[in-house]
Amino acid sequence: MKQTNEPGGVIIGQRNRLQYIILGLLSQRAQTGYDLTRAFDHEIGEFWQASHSQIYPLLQRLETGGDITHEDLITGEKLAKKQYELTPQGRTKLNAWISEPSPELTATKDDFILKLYFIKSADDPRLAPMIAEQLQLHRDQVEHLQARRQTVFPTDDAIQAAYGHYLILEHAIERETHYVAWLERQAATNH
Amino acid sequence: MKQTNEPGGVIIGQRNRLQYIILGLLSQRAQTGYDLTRAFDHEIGEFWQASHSQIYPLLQRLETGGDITHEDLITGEKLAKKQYELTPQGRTKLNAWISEPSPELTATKDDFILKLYFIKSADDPRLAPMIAEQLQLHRDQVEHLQARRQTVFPTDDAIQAAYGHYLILEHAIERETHYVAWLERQAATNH
DNA sequence: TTAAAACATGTAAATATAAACATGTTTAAA
DNA sequence: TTTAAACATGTTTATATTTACATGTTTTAA
Repeated sequence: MKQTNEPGGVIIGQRNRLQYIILGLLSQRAQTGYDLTRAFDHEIGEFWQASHSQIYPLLQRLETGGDITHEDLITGEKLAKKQYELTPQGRTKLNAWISEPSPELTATKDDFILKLYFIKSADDPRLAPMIAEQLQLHRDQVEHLQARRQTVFPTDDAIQAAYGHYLILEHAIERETHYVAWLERQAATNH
Repeated sequence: MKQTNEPGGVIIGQRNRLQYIILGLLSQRAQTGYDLTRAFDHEIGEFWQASHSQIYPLLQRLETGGDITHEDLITGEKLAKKQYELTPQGRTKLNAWISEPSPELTATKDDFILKLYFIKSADDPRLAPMIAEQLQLHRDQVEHLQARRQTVFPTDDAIQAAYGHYLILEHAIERETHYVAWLERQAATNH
């Protein structure tokens, strides 16, 4: 497995992290493929995205591999659902993954950053509008994340019940706030 | 093209950004596939990664599409090189991409963050070692980035000649520095 | 002088991800 | 009551990315 491990080395390739996200989501409660798909629009969508066309086949693979099992449920007259849950093996696999080191930095793949790389001069007329656009984008993101903190973690109990989630939300708010501050400084520099 | 554009929506899919990186690198000077491959180990490797098996076919596609052309060079007796350069069409395409809005936030896909999501309790014994590991990783990264700033941008002239690159290096240093500060605070909280 | 490292360019296979195709049921609101 | 939105589960196709396979030359250091 080729990896860049020198400082500054960054890894991009995925070694099927989605399977662990699914195991992790199922560890919280039994869910259908549809439920999992929606989770990527809410919660986890802040950090990862996947569509149902990736999720349904993966659920089949995980079940074949013995990490999850399903129970057939019927809603109304005949709407079939498959509710998946972790097997002990799946739970062990999830915990092994969490406990395993995460020694790789992630490449950011930010379009704006990439474009900026090819802006050679501080006088480039494209620079100011690019910064202004990102400023809007990241200010909106800060607001969005703060609103989420309010709704998802209104009480101290809510924080204690999903502490890791709380931490990454806090982290994301700080990261975005600093991003905005940096953009503001650049906007000021480029008058 | 499906995109999540609500605030907090994040995009993961790539619409062949690598082609623009190649165009951008070639806009600086004519280069071979090998040169471009190495560029991902140095410069641009901080932000994107690609291996030669992705680069060589893409160079062929870009040439077929009329964005680049190549000249055959011989080193020594018979070592054949293809030195690629932008066509006016390729340059136009690059500039169009840079000028185009970048309205999407990028998902971070950080393993540590992902694992943190599944840590439910502040008392989870895995939390402290996870934070300690990341602290090491990001402290090293800060050092690495600062060293790069020293070597790549020793003078004000160097900064003026590659201003965008300088900006993103500054940005990366700030981001990593704040990341370290955040991790330190979490480490302190979890005594 | 010889061997290793760096230079140089490809292809093939496997997997990951995204977008589109495909079908049907249930619920809630108009 | 009818229709749109949400629920529910798949497959297919295209593209992106990684890893491995494959081959040969030139330079540098031992």
